[in-house]
Amino acid sequence: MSLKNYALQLKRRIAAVAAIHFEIAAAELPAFEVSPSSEARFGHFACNLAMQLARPLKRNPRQIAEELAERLNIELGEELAAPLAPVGQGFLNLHLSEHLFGEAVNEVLTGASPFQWQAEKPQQINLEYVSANPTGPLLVVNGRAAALGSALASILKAAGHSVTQEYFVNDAGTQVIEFGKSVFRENRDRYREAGWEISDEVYAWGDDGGYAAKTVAEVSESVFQLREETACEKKYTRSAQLFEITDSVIAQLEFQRASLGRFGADFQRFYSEHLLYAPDSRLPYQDVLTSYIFPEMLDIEQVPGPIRDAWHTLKEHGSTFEADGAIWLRTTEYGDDKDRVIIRSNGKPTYLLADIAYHLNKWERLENKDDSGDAPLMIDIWGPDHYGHILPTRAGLMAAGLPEEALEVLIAGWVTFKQGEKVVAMSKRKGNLITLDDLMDEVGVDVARFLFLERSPEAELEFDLEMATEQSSENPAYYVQYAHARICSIFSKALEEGYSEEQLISTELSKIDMAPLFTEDDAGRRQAELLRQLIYYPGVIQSAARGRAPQRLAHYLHHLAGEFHPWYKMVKVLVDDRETALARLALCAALRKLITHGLGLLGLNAPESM
RNA sequence: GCGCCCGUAGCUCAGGGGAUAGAGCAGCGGUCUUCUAAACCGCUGGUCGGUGGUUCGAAUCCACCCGGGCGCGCCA
Repeated sequence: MSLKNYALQLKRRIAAVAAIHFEIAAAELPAFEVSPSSEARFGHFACNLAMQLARPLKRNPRQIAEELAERLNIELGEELAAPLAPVGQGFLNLHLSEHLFGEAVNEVLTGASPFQWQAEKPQQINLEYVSANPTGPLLVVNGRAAALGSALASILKAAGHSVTQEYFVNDAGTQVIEFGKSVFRENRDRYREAGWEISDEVYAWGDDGGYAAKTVAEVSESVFQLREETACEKKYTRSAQLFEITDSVIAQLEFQRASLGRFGADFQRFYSEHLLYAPDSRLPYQDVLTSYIFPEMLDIEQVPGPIRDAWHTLKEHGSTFEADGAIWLRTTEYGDDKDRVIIRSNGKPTYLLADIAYHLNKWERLENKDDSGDAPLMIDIWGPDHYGHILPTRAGLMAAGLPEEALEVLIAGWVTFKQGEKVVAMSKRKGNLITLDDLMDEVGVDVARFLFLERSPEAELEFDLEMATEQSSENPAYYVQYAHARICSIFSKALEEGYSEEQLISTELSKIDMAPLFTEDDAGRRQAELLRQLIYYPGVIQSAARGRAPQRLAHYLHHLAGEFHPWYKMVKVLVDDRETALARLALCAALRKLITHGLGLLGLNAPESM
C-alpha cells in the first residue's frame, strides 16, 4: 500500500471494473468518490459509484451496488478485510486488511518525506500576503493573513507545488508622506531638546501628520537615534524632511520584517512599490519620491519603470480610453460593473494601475521560471476591506492579456476582539489597536497561529483575549502539542526500561509486526481507529491545498489528538508483552512523525516536553 | 440600490451533495501509587435564519425573503 495515493488508486481500479462491467467508456462514468469513511463502522473508504450510476443506468442503486461488489471482491481480493456488500442506499464501504496498515506505518517510518505528495499538475505559485503599508506596526489582521499565507505556502509545497512567498511594500503612495510627517511630529521636540536647530516653518511641517502617536512611536524612536548617530550638523532643514520620510518607511519595514520572522512567515521577496517607477535601483528610493510622488503633476511617459510598461500594454490591447482628462480602463468588458481610472487627470497613476503593473511583473517572473508547461498561478491574500478591488484587478490583468485564472484572491476575514464580555473596537487613527507583536507577547506564536488557522479564511473571527491568555492551558494548540510531548515521553521511558536506542529507531520499528494491535477489545478498536486516521493524512493535505483551506489540517490534527489522548489514558504502551509494546511503539513513532509534520505545516512547534 | 461574505448547541466555530450534524469553551458529576492530569470518563445542550425548488439523498446546490458585516473614489 502506498499511503499517499491509495484512495486515488482504488478509485481508478473501481472505475476500470465498473466501466467494463456496465459497458460504459471510462470517460463517460459519472463523477464519484472514494472518500474517507465518516465513521469507523463504515470501514476505511466509502464509494458512492453505485448511487451515481443509478440515473444513467436507470436502475436501482442497490442492485448496481450488488453487481459492483461482486466484481470488486475479485479485483480487490486480499486487500479487503471483509467482502464488499451494499449498505444504505448503495454505499460500498471498503474495510481494508490489517496487513496494509503495517505497510503504511512502514512507509511513514522509513520514507524520507512520507507525506510529500507528487502533484499531478505541479504549479509554479507566487503567493503574496500581508503586504501591509509600511506606515505602522503590523496588526492582528495582518497576523491572520501571515498565518494563513505561510501555512498555505507549506501546504501547497507538501501537495507538490512550487511556491514563492512575496510581500508588496506600498512605499510609493501619499501615505508615506503622512507617515513621515507624523514621525517628525513626535520627534521635533526631541530634536530641539537635543540641541537641534529647527525653524518654526520647518517645525510646522509635522502639525498635520495623520498617524497616532502610538502607531509611530517605535519608528520615531529609531529614526531619532539614527539622526543623532549620523548627523554631521544638528540642523533640521527642509530637505531633511525627505529623509525623515524614507528613513521612517525603511525603519518601519524592518520592524515589520522582524515581527513576521518571529511569527514564522518566511518571505523570499519584498517587492517595493517604488520599483514600479524605477526598477533595478536605477533611482534611489528618495529620488523616486521626489521625481514621481511629490510633484503635483506627472507625465507618465517619463516614468522609466513597469508602471509605464503596464500602461502601454493596456493601451496596445485597446482597452483604454480618455475621458474627463483622465485615462480609463474598460474593465466592464471583463465583468466589472464600471470602468476604472488608471491615470488621473494630473498624470499620476492610480493604485489600480500600480497593482496591475506589479501583477504583470510577478506573472513575467513566474513564466520565466516555469519550464514545465503547466499554468503558473498567482495567489493573493488580501484584507477584508479589499473585496471591491478583486474584480477591477482581475479585469485589468485580463485586459493586459492574462487568463482569468492567473490570479486567485483569498480574503482574510475580519478579526474582532473580545475581552471577557466586552468587544474591543480598534481604530488605526485613534491608535488603540492591537499589534501582532502585542498578540505574540500575550498568547505566544503557536497559540495565535493555531487560533487563526482553525477558522476558515474568509469567515469573521472573534478572538477572545481572555480565553487565549488566562485559559491558555485548555487551548487546542496545546492539546495537539501535548499529544506529541506524551509520545516523546513514552520513548524516554522506554529507554529507561531497558529498550535500546537501536531498537527504537524508525528503521527498526518499521519492521515490527503490527498484528498485536488488532485485538477485539477497546484497546484494539482505538488502535485501529488511530491507524485509520493515519492513512487519511496525505488526503487531508491534498484537500487543504486544493481548497486553500488550512483549517482542514488544523481540525484533522485536533481530531487525531482527540483519538490519541483517550487511548493513551486507557492503554499502557510499555506493557510486559514485548511484541505488543513494540507494535504500540511503532504506532507512536508513526503518529509522532505525522504530528510533527502537520504542526510544521501550520508553523507550530512540536515540543518534546511541556 | 448593486456586489461580496456570513447566519449551525448558551458562546466561539468546523462540516460546503451522502449514512444517526461535530469540536472547543461554558455548565453539572467523577478519575492521578501505573509511559506527563496542558489529560481522561460520564451527563446536559440543535425546527443547521425562513419559505419554496432541484435530487435516490440538502446544513451543503438554486430562487425568493429575513437578519448581521463589508465594499461600491481621479484613496490605498
